[in-house]
Amino acid sequence: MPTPRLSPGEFQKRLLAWFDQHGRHDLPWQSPRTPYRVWVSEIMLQQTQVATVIDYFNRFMARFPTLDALARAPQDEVLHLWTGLGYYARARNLHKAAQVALAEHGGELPVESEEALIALPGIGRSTAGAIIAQSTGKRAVILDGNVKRSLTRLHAVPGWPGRPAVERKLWSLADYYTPAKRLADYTQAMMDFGATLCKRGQPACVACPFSDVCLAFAHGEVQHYPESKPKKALPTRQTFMLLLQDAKGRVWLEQRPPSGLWGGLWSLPQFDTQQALDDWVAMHTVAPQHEPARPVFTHTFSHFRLEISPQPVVCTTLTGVRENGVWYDLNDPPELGLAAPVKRLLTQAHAEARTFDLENAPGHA
DNA sequence: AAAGCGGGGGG
DNA sequence: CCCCCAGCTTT
Repeated sequence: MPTPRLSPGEFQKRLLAWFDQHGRHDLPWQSPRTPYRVWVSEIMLQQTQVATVIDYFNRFMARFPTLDALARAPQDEVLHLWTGLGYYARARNLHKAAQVALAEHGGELPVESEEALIALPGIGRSTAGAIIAQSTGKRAVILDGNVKRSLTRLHAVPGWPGRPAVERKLWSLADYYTPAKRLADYTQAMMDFGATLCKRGQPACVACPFSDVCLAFAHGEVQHYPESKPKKALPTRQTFMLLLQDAKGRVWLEQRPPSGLWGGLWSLPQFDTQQALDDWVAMHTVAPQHEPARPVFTHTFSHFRLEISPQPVVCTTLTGVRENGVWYDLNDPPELGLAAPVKRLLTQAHAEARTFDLENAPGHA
């Protein structure tokens, strides 16, 4: 346990005073505050902000007013009501958990047992704590992203909260400050405090009831907490892109498979090696002429770097009909979705073609 | 364009 | 213990 900044009693007193004045007291799941309604709200609130959740929650409750109704509904309907919220595994887990509760817990959420709650799909330690505290008022601890942020600042806890050692420390702090009474209010207060005052971007430290004891604030380093996830070096992959142009200067594009990287977008034919590209050209084109390779350039994705080697080739036509492709006219471009680096290459090719035309135009010096 | 987000799952 | 993933929002 790091040095306490405040006694639990003093912390709770200040937090609840702030909550009474500035917290959220009229959220749809706060009345009536049943285990089922609190549960659904907590699942929706994972990775999603309150303002977004409210409408989804109300629609969901109108269609599935009880755990029983949810358990007996077809999964398609559950997913339909989740459309737009994202992270659809949450909806599948929620649905599955409702069926488990119906079969194994008499149609009720097992809110008397944190362990039983955590055993349900989609409910981890923090969500279980939130459900218990909010729906039963019994003592339970939460540690969501808001609470993590507030506590790392208050105690200037170093390290990325995703690391187990840091997370253990934060759980112990969260437990230390948690009261035995007014659990629903306290839990909501912790979440509201992080969401509306101790925000990630511009925390309102001037209005904060803990600014006199906050270590990060004292050091003028509020924005340094919590530390961010260490970013790892991105792996690099290579690809060879065939920039195939016909006699009219049109470029051959092929549509990507519907899912995965650049799913459904149009791209130049791609190959893992120069040899594979050459083989394809030899096999599928008529009178190909390789031009000097263009400079290699890099496109960065969230999880890897792609080194692209563009190989221009001019041919008279393709052999055989290729159904997943089009000849893309640079001067009259069809409205296709293009992968970003492909768009860049096509723009270059177009600019060069125009330069060529100008230089060779009649009357040009 | 990048970071953040709770839980699940695999190595 | 580590890493990755899902999808949308905020920065």
